[in-house]
Formats: sequence, C-alpha cells, structure tokens
Amino acid sequence: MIKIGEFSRMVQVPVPTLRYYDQLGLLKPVEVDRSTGYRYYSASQMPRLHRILALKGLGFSLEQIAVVLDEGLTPEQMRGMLRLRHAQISQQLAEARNQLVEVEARLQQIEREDQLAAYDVILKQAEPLLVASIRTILPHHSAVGSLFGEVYEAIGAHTNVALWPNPGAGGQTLVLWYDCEFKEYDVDGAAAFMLRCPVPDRGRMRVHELPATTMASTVHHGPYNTIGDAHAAILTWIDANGYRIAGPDRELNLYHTMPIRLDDPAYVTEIQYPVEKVDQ
Amino acid sequence: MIKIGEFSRMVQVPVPTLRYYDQLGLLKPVEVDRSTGYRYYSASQMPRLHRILALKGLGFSLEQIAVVLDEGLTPEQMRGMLRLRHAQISQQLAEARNQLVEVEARLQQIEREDQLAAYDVILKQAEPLLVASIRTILPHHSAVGSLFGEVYEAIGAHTNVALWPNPGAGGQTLVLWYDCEFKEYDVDGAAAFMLRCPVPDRGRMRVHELPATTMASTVHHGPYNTIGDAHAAILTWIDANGYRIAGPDRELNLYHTMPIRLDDPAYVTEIQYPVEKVDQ
DNA sequence: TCTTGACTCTCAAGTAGCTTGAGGGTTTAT
DNA sequence: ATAAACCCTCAAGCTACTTGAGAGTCAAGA
Repeated sequence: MIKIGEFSRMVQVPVPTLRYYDQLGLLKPVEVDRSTGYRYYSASQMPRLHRILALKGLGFSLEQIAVVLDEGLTPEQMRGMLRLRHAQISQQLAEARNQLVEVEARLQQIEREDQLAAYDVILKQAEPLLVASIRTILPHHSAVGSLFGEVYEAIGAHTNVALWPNPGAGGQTLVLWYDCEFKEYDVDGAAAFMLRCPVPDRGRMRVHELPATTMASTVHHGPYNTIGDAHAAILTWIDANGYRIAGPDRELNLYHTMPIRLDDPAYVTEIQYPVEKVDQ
Repeated sequence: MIKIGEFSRMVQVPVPTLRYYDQLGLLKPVEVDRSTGYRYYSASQMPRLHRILALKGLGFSLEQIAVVLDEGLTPEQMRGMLRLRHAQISQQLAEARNQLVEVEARLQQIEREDQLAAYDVILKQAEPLLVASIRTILPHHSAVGSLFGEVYEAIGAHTNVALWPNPGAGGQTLVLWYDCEFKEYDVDGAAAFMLRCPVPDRGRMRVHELPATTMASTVHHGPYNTIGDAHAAILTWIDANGYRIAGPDRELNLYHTMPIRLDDPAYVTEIQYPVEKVDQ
C-alpha cells in the first residue's frame, strides 16, 4: 500500500492531479480509508496510469481516455480514434506552420522599419454574395464612384425589397477590380450594391453571385487617394505568407454617409483579395 | 452608428465575443445608450478590431493584445514579443510533429495486430539519482537478484540514514544493464539501491550519481521471465518514434515485497531507456 | 506519552476565451 | 397594436488542472 505522496513521486505526477483522476474515476486508489479518507495505491496500478499518460501524450482528452480504458474498445474503434486524431494533429501542424511564417514576416517588417506594418492583414472566409453591378473600363480608379448612381437607378422599384436596410451603417456597396496587373489608367472595374434577393438585369446593370472564397483582408481609414498603401500592404502580405491572388479584389465601403465623399479623411474601406495557398 | 448585430455581421465576429471584448476594454463601442445599454459601434473602429484579430491570429493572448494596443509598444518591445512567440510556435511545431509520428506508429501497430501494443511507452524526465551499486558480469539476467544482498550489507551501518524509508512501497531498488547490444549470457549489469545521501564505497559496492536524462519508459506487470516483451516493446517504440538509446537502461522494481520473488505473477517493474532524438 | 513536522483530507476558486441559456426590455415593420 | 427580431445583464459551463484555506492524521524522536 502506497500513500499518495509516495505514489506521486514514483510516477512523477503531482498529488492534486492524482486526486483529480480519482474524482473523475480515471484512476481510483485500490483502497480508501473510511475514517480518514487517505488514499492508498498499489504498484499494480502503474500500467493503468502509464496508459493514461501515454494517451494524454497523444493528445486525447481525459474523457476519451476514460472510454478507452473502461469500455474495452475494439481495435477498429481505436483505429478510428487514432485516425481522427491524426487528422487533427495534421491540421494543427499546418496552422502552426502558417503562424510561424506570419510571425517571421512581421519580424522582418519591423527589422526594415516598413511603414506598411501599420496595416493588419487577416484571413477570413467570405460567404457567397449576391450583387447588382456595372462593370466597365474606367479612365482611372476614382472614377468608379460615378457608377453608383446608375446602379441604384437600375435597381429602381426593387430598392426596398432587394437592398439592405439602414444605409447609415455602411457595408452595402463595394467596388471590384478585375485587372490582374496594376494599371493606373483604363482600369477594369465595377461598382456594386449587395442584394438580399435577386432583381432583373437592366441596362448595363448585371446581377450575379460572387463566390465564397478565402480572403486576405485589411482596413483602410482615410481619404480614398491614399488607399494605395493598403493595397501595397496586402499584396506584400500575400507574397510573404505564401499565398497567391485567386480572383478580382474588392473594396468594401464601410463608411456611413451617402453620397460618398472620396476625399473625406474619415472614409473607411475594407480591402479584400481572394487568395489560395501556394502548394508546396 | 451601428448596432452590435450589424457590426457583428460586418466583421464576422459573434455578438457575444464583441460584448466580451467590450467587457475586457479591448474594443469599447463609441457610444452606449445610458437607458437601454445598447452598444453602438462605428466603422472607424474596424482598424482596431482588425488589429485585434491579426494579433490573435498570431497566437497572442487578449491580455497581451490589450497591452500592444493601449500602451504604444516600441518596435523593440514588439520585436521581443514576436521573437518569443516565434520560439513558442517552433516548440509547438516540434511537439505536434512528435505526436504525429507517435500516432502513426500506434496506427501501424494496430494494423499488424502487434501484441506489443499492450505496453504503453511514455517519455519522462528522470532526475539525477544517487545509487549504491555493484556492477559485474552475470551469467544471465535473472542472476542479478542475488547481488542485492551484497549491496545491502555494504551499506551496513548507514542503512537507516541513506536508504529510503518504507521499503514496503517499492521503488527503492533498480537494475542497470550496460550492454549496448542484446546478450543472453555473460551480461554486464548492476544491482543498485537508491540513496538519500552518499555513503562510502565498500568492497565491490560503488556509490555514484546517475545523470538526469530523458527516458522512454514502460511498465511490466507479471513474472520477471516475461520482461523481455516489455523491452521489445520499448525498443520498437524508440525506433518507430525517431529516438536512439543514450546509455544503460534501468529496471526499477516497483513491487512491494522483500525479498523479491522473481517468479511472482504480481511482480511490477518499470523499464527505462535513456534516449535522445535522432537529428532528422 | 507527547510533540513536532511532514503528510493528508475536503472544498472552493482561479485559469483563457469564449459559448450557451435564462429572463427580460427595445425597436421596427406590419 | 402586435409580433418578430433585436438587445440587455448575469450566471454557468467548457478543459485539465493549480492554488490556497482550514483542518485532520501519521511517524519518529524525546
């Protein structure tokens, strides 16, 4: 008969942890003194504790371990658990690798005192999005603003049904840029309204659904003519973190006034580039 | 002014999480209605939230993020945090890799219905250990038992001071095997008692300290003549998990009776092999 | 036999970052 | 006016322990 402290030293497991395992029913002492409550263990319990520690080392929860120990799993079930765990660890591994790359990229940015470090780029999943838009070749980027009126008119009678309410909140209009390379003049862009339900095409206005994708995203706060910095920051991030651009990028207007004043210093835009991981 | 639900949709962060961030002071709404308690956000808060999400994506705690956001860290401090985080992720990565190998090894063991799967091998850190031992060439493994009497006598008058109390508990004697390869006859082994304090050498008995090392360990429960299975299991594990043996292995007697009866089916032994990771 | 120090007990609270739920008030569209 | 959707606060739950308070127990030496 071994008292808890001695047992704790033998197995290198802290006393409170042994008590906790007792409480969970994972490892009950062979004997508990009725009057004092003292726990007494036996050397023959070590294989069981060893099994607990081994499974814990594999990353299983105590609950799962209890099942494995007490319900006599078939090899088939055990195989299933291990395969599941294998998948989980693989995913963790991938996440850790990405994080490592990201931290390294940030460190390098600091080392060379990069001004673009002011922008924070994150990944997010974008849902499919129904939009009404007019796409055309524009003389320069800022000319896209003038298209919104035409889109709005084309929606016409469906405005109340199809448009999102409270336009004071922002987030209902966006710009899409289709050029694969950077151009200063004659750019291929579109002005769009988000829709809650489809409306018929009219004039140059087309209704279509933007597909769900992973997006690299950042937020620009300031007048529109300085938005280039945000684009530069996000492009740098995409490159440094091992992604590639997978479609047209979007500028979501999060600013609250209508009509939009592009030179307003309080202007807020979210910039999103669809991305995919470069294999290897 | 944007209500919490709208803001939640815009930033893809659940409402309770936004409330939680408010509570922590990480992201306070620009305005809170005095009478109703309604929170109102503004688009201009998005860069801050983006920064929170970016730092969270890097694996920083909310507490750390609060410091970064509100205390205006110098680039130097930021660099320090990132480097620390870099080290942490690297370690996680290594751990995940090890776990993956271990899970794969277990899966393969199941696939070929290996009987050795009954043994659970774990890694543990062994502390430095002071022992009194007699090392010699033995005709065969089980002959080591006869050495214990001689060691005990050599400790002699120091018994009470140097030996661990309550020998009923087990875990005070061990066997060391020095052969690098498996031998059935003429094996180089030692019988040892653990000491609390040094005693003088006497006769063939020597006092020395076993160094601290990482140990691959398993427990054998049954008569001594079947202990070979446990050794086989641990050796297989060491190989499958990318380690190598880094010294003499130990058999710790965890059984509670003295003198030891090697053929007792209740006999309990912990087998430890010092190991080190094979560099890739 | 008594004392002392080491050991043990139970119970409760704290950790991180949310998630879930109960119970109740507010806003908005019909 | 009413119903649906939205918002509020507060509390508990999650994992695998860790820490601490307050009190009882054991073993060895005087």
